[in-house]
Amino acid sequence: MDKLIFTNDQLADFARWLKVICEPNRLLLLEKIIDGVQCNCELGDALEMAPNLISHHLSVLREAGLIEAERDPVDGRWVYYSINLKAMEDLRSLFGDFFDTRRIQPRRLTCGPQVTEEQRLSLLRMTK
Amino acid sequence: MDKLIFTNDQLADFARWLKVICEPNRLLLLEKIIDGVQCNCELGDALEMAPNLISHHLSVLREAGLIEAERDPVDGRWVYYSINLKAMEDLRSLFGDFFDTRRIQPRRLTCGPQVTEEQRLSLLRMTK
DNA sequence: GATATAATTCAATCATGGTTGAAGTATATT
DNA sequence: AATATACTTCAACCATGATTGAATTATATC
Repeated sequence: MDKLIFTNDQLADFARWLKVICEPNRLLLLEKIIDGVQCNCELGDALEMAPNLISHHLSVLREAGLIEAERDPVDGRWVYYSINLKAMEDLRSLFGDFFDTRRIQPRRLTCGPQVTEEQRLSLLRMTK
Repeated sequence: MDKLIFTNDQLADFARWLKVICEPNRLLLLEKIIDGVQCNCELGDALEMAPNLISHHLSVLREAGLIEAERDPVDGRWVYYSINLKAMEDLRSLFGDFFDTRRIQPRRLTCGPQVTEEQRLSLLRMTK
């Protein structure tokens, strides 16, 4: 575990990643690309989505760095999309760090009823 | 690794989780709760957010099952929020499974230029 | 150059949900 | 019951981004 506390900038960055992948159609696209289906029309057939909508979402994923595009060397009309391994690993790692249960701290006593902890334990005993 | 392929239902579920946490203010709230800050006014002070906005976002997190609420036993006006450990672990695990690079498959040859693989390798050699 | 195919981009429309301000509820003290 | 404190809910407004339909671009063949 590398990160104990995340800065606001890191959280904003994390949120940007999450915004990209939380869209249901984009998650479906990612799943298909991970599973080996890769060009716009294959993806469109598999997911019953229009080509322009596919392009739009793929563009968002590409700009986020999660996927890469490559034209077919024989016929450049075909564009194949693949996962960016490094980005996928980074994101998985970031997520794992953020949701690492070892990070959980006990409640901070900066607020709450105006009694001391000792008094409070006494009161608790009395109520039981 | 438990999951090789995710169903559409599982992906829709995953997207719902991600929608909840991708909102920047909710991520900030999660970070504070993980770090031990727990009541509405503490969170509000820490993040400079109005009480009603805090309540709204906490409600979304609670309905998703990621956090739990508990009233102070001495003075019930205070409500403390804590992370739901199980949910956090489930989500971390789900994310780890989905973005596991071992799931990546080679491209499926259901589309692309109308040449055989052998012809295509020949063409590649010729272009080099 | 004309035509075709695969994919992308543009911009208007629409859906979703965050934010805001007001009102309401829960809990406490006197 | 009146008043106070902590928190929640409501609903209108607003921001964001997905979707749609049209247009454009990239690549190919003849």
